[in-house]
Amino acid sequence: MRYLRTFELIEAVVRAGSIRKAAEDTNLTASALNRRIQGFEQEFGWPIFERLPRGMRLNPAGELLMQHIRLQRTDLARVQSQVADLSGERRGHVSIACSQALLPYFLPEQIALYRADHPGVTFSINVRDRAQAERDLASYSSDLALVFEPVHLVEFDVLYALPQRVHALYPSGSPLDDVPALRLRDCLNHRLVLPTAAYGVRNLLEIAATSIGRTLTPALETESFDLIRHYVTQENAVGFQIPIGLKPPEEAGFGHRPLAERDVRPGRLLLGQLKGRALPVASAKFGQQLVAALEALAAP
Amino acid sequence: MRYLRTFELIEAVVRAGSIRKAAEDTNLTASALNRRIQGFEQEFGWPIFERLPRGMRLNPAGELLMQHIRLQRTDLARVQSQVADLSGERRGHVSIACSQALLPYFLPEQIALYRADHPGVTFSINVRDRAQAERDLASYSSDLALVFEPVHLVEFDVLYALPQRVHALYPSGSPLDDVPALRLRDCLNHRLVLPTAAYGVRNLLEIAATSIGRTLTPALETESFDLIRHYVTQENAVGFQIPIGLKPPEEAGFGHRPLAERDVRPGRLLLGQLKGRALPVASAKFGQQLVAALEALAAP
DNA sequence: GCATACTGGTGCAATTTTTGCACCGATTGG
DNA sequence: CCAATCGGTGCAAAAATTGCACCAGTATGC
Repeated sequence: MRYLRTFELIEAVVRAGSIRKAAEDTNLTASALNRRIQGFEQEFGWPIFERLPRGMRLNPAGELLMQHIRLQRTDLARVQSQVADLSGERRGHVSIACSQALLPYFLPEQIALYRADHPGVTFSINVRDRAQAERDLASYSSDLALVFEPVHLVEFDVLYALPQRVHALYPSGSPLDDVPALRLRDCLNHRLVLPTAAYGVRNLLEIAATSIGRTLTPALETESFDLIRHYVTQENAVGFQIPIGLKPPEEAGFGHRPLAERDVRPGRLLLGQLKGRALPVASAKFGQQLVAALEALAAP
Repeated sequence: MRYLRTFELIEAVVRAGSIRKAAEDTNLTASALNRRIQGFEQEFGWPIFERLPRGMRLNPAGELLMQHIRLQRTDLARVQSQVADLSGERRGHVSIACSQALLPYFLPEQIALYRADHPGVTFSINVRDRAQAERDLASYSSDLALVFEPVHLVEFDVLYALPQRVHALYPSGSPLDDVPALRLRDCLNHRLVLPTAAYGVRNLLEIAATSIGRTLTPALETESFDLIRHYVTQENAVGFQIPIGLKPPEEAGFGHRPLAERDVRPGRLLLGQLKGRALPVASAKFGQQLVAALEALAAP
């Protein structure tokens, strides 16, 4: 969009940190770019950059303007998506911020299902922990967030909440399979493979451990759920994950079962969007599909 | 703002209904304007106007775009207002949609009070009935609405609600002043001066009359609250209004007192804004002042 | 049936805006 | 002290926008 060119250039300067670098990125001369910035500031009424000896940085007014620019761009995308929709075209782009647990099975299945009907719709998946996911929504970097146990919940509009019990993962044939109900204390005697503190599963486990007067001392702490899954069979350890990221034990190649609810309270897997935001058609429809899929999981 | 020029031109065409008329309004040639519209449509990807033998009219895509244009413009105004605020300047413009009852005393006082502190802030007051006021908010024509008994309340964010009993107005010395509690039936024997059905007072009276098996047969029906006020003394009639638009009886030049609550339920005077909208600084601050003033009225 | 007054659209030249080039002054780091 | 940055500016070339003259189509009035 031609009339958005000035905004693009401003963003380029913000990214590059100096007019000269931004000029290279945008295939312009520094002088031309300089004058566009100056021209805009004059129209706008206030400077939006601080001129430092090293380059340019947004001043507070510029920060406010950047919010406007981002809103403006996403709202235009929404309009174009709605227009495409009313002329029968089903194009668009859906960006999702999600927890790792959704990556192996749930999201690939859902995306494939959606794209079977709407091949013109493209997706981007941003793996984020629960705090980052919300920031992603707020900065319009993602349309939807599907996260386990988010932290703030301000500015977050919950579309669906699916309870998820924390599952323990262990090698096939482990004695943990035999006890009638899996208690947290049964697990704590084993070597532990835990996600880092940024993750909801770890948070729920910490709360549970504290309430029975124990502390968690992991043998391996990692941000990779994949690593957790694979490591438990290597060292006869116990890992923890939520079931939406797991196949049934008979297919998974390792055993897993939920921890007793009286020990570890179930967490909530939340599908949400930025409060008050009108989503592009494709994102809104995909969100509806996800709600239906999560409902089916809740009451099978 | 130069980069908004295309949007201004589109709006001009929408208003004028044809390129040639819009060209005159915008001091451009029809050909230049024509090509800008065509150029935008090409960039946008779809036509936004229907070409009729009589001129141009927005198509559905154009309607969607107009929403975006309006949002974009008001959001820019918000940013500029916030920027002005952080550089210490207290400029801005506040537009209010309100019922007639606020015109004689309440709003003039409040505006004068605000402008005493912030002379750089200007106001526009749009007198609207309760349905129109909400449409005004939705189309970003007004920042705030102060209305009696609004109808829909979707998209309406209530900032404050002040209960208002319906008052009966009558000439000084009327026997209505003497009864211990003013009942609706006492009034119905007099000649009635009523606002039209668009107004909340009329609505409350209709409900009350129906519930005691009576109907309202006004001698004079008008949209002008001013006329109601002045007419009651002319023909010894009874009118109805809410107290926020009235001076105390001793100053008003006519008598008035509230109707019994068991006959006519009190209505609500609502101060509100469009749900989810971030108001310009001046509007937000004036809104806060109004809330404080209404609170003072509620608990004197 | 035909002139008239509208409408949007287009080729081409004039005009305005934007851009690139060659610089300047200032600051920083080796 | 010099080289490498940075933002900013005068001036001419390049590009976009605009105005003028005109076309084709369609209602309207006589």
